[in-house]
Amino acid sequence: MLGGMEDQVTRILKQWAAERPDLDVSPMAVVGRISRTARKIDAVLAATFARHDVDSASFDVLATLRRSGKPFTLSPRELTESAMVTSAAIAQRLNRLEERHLVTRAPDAKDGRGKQVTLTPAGLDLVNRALPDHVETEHALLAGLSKEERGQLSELLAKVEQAATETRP
Amino acid sequence: MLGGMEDQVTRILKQWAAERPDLDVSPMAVVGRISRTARKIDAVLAATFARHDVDSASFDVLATLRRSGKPFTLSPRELTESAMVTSAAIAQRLNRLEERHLVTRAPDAKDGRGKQVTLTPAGLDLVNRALPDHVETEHALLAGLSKEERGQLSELLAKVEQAATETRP
DNA sequence: GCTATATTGCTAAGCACTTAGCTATATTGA
DNA sequence: TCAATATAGCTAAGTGCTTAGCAATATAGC
Repeated sequence: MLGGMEDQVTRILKQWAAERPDLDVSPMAVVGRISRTARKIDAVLAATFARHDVDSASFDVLATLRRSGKPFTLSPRELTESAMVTSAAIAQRLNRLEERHLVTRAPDAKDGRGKQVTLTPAGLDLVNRALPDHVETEHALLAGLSKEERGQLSELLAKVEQAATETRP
Repeated sequence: MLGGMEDQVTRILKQWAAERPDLDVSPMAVVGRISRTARKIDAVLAATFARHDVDSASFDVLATLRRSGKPFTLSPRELTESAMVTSAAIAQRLNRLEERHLVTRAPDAKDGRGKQVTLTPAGLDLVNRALPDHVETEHALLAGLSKEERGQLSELLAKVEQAATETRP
């Protein structure tokens, strides 16, 4: 434990050590920090998106369509699988995006149940303009980490993510 | 990049490389994985809490009171500062907890504006019973990481968290 | 071929958060 | 001293998610 920082996570651990010395609460240091870091990152990214008049959820949909390549079309099902939310949430996001004329919904000729969601020129323009700003924000967040450290961080998180996926009830 | 895994994050990076080769989107690998890991962890922890008839938000309040030590009393203000939510959210959490008789709200004798939130015996009992299960779940999430790796992960995340905190608009 | 089941996309209702703004009390400073 | 400002706690309204459940279409099994 280098750099004896007395931050929030450290303080919580000390409290538990005093109150429940029978429990090994050391995992809280890592798990708690993942959660806290993610929330702070969300706030920073949201500020960037706000400068481009979108929220994170809307940008997520627009970016998913954008990176799928021409003709920038995906089904609500595919968008649901990409985002980590329910199909109902995607339907509501699409309602908002359609209302703002950033995407269109058309019937799928090959599947009578399906729809085809496509970026409008305005939607494409928005995501193209916001993307460099967004990427720059993410660069700033990681500016303090070397290339090697970023790789380490990714791999360590991947292990935890896999454990979380397998622990599913 | 060891272990050429073809997971969600990797696929997204490949798509961007094809669509926007002018942008260095490599930070997405790390930032995206922090977010995804945090959400999956939340789901796993929520399942544990559900077995004890609480949600994560309620447990967070109960645990904060518990680890503050006897007499298990804090002000709404202190609870707000500990949780990463607004004071309005804490007020509503306390409404729910008070309704379930897991905490009490009393006036603060030393500050006419303040309140004193205290664990009831039922609240203390609940958190004492849920805590070992919760800690065990967190251990399981980190089972794949050595002690050294956990330390590394914490430190790397702390750097990102600090960058996020300083990037506040 | 036709019935049973699965899939797709959606709306409705409920929930926990947010922002905005209120009241009551405490603190500051002219 | 006492007016101006700050702080504590709260409610109300709005937002974006969830679960539940719908109709329409596709697929599987007999």
